[in-house]
Amino acid sequence: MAKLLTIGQLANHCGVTVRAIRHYHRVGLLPEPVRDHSGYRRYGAQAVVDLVRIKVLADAGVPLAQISHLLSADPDEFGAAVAGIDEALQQQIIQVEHRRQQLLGLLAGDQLVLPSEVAEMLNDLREIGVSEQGVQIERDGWILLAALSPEVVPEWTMQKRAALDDAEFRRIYLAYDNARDWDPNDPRLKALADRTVQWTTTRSDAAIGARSDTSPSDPNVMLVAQLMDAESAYTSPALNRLAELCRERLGRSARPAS
Amino acid sequence: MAKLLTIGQLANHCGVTVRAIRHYHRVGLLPEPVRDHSGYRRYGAQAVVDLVRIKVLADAGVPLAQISHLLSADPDEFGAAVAGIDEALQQQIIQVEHRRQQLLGLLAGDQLVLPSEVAEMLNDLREIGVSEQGVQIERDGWILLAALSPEVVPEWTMQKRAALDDAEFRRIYLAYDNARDWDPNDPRLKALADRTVQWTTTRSDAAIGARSDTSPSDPNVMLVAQLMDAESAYTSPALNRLAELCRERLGRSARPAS
DNA sequence: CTTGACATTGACCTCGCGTCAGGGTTGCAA
DNA sequence: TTGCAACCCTGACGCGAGGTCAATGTCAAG
Repeated sequence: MAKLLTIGQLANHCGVTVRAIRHYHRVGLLPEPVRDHSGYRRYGAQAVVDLVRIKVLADAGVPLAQISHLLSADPDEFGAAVAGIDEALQQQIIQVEHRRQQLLGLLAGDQLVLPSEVAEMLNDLREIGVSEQGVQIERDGWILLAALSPEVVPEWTMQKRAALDDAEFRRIYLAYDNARDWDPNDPRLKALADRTVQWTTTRSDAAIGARSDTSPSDPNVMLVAQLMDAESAYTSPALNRLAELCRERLGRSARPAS
Repeated sequence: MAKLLTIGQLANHCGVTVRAIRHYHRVGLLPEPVRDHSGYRRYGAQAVVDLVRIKVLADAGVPLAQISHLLSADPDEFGAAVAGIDEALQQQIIQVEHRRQQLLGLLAGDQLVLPSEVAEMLNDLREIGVSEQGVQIERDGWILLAALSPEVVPEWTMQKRAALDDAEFRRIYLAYDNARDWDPNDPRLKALADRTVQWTTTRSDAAIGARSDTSPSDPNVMLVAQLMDAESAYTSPALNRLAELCRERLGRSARPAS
């Protein structure tokens, strides 16, 4: 007897589901086979061959519509297509490796969400003794900056790290960090504003004297300092007041916050 | 100014689409941010952090429903989950490599659709001089056999290859291959039936004398011969007639085809 | 003051099947 | 003989993760 396969036997043998085979029939990917006297589909050897090809291609990620096109292609065309698919699989492997890296990066703090040089700078801040809240505020500022103007980040980071090499700047920075929780009328704010302005002007002169190649480097010293309180100014009345005091002392050489 | 991001800026910076972000809002994966005066969504730094985490996990294949669960998990739980996801990715790589093998197998004939020993046997047939049509018919028979009773394939293949070591069997087999196109009344069919029956009986005796450990080995010699024309009998009147003649000569020791 | 890029909501489309409903068929054991 | 479990049939709806289209509102710049 010409023993033919039922849909279940075919599915089982080829490692697909019955439902998948019927789906392939509906979309015209696999031809409908003969039916037996009670309407059951009966499959011959060619169906096994076809289905194996379909399954391998589908597992490789080829869309069904494209598979039906491939099955009716001549061997040369088919070989070329297979080569292309194989290349796509190789690239997929590379992608997955990359995703593994990213995934493991999730376990390691802010690296993923910030350029590495900024992450390093934040670590410098922590080592200097900046409060965790202060570091967080800096981080948020840099995240937004990186989203809005990624091109300025490397330059600004360099400037900031250069400033942090200066002991006086570090002291001022830590003072700002502490000042966040002060009363806006605290008398120490005036002294801190004086110190800030003094450091800024001497630093600005030094920068101009040192090199004139990077033309906007001297206002950047200011901007770097401002970045520090750009965000926190909205959550800290004391730092808000402090910024105002600095602006008074600098006249309109620093433009007002809009 | 507390510069916040529009949905497009956020999407761009994080490498996702605007539509995806809105989708995450709908399914509660990412909290809806504040709106500006004209109803636009405005995102802060935390949204960037959240979205990056979502994207990395989603790219790693984690379902969104599970991601929302993960984002509110404690670090230990999160670390364990990440380890699990990473393992899944590693297995995915192995799978893809396997699929590459299968894919390349498509270019190399029947290996994928048949156990290797059967494929080798088919190559033996080609070398002996069997017509391409004859090989195809054999192949189709073995495909169906492998689908219906895979467990008998290794044994039957061994039997067949053993028979093919016999010069007389090879001659008979080639004669069958030629006879496929004969007229069913061709007088040569009788002679061929005689030869078949004679070979079968002597071979059967020899097999019984040689070893009695594999109990059903002597009827199998018959079955192996029958397999050869099991399929072709339906497409070749001459082979059909030939099978009938063999049955006459063997009496009812071979059961009738139902 | 218009133009083009961007934002809003909402409804339907895609792919590759899974799942359920509501039946008919087959084969084997009690 | 009669279960009854295990198949098979068609047809319709569901899902995940967004994409696409429509109709409308808003922003920035020449």
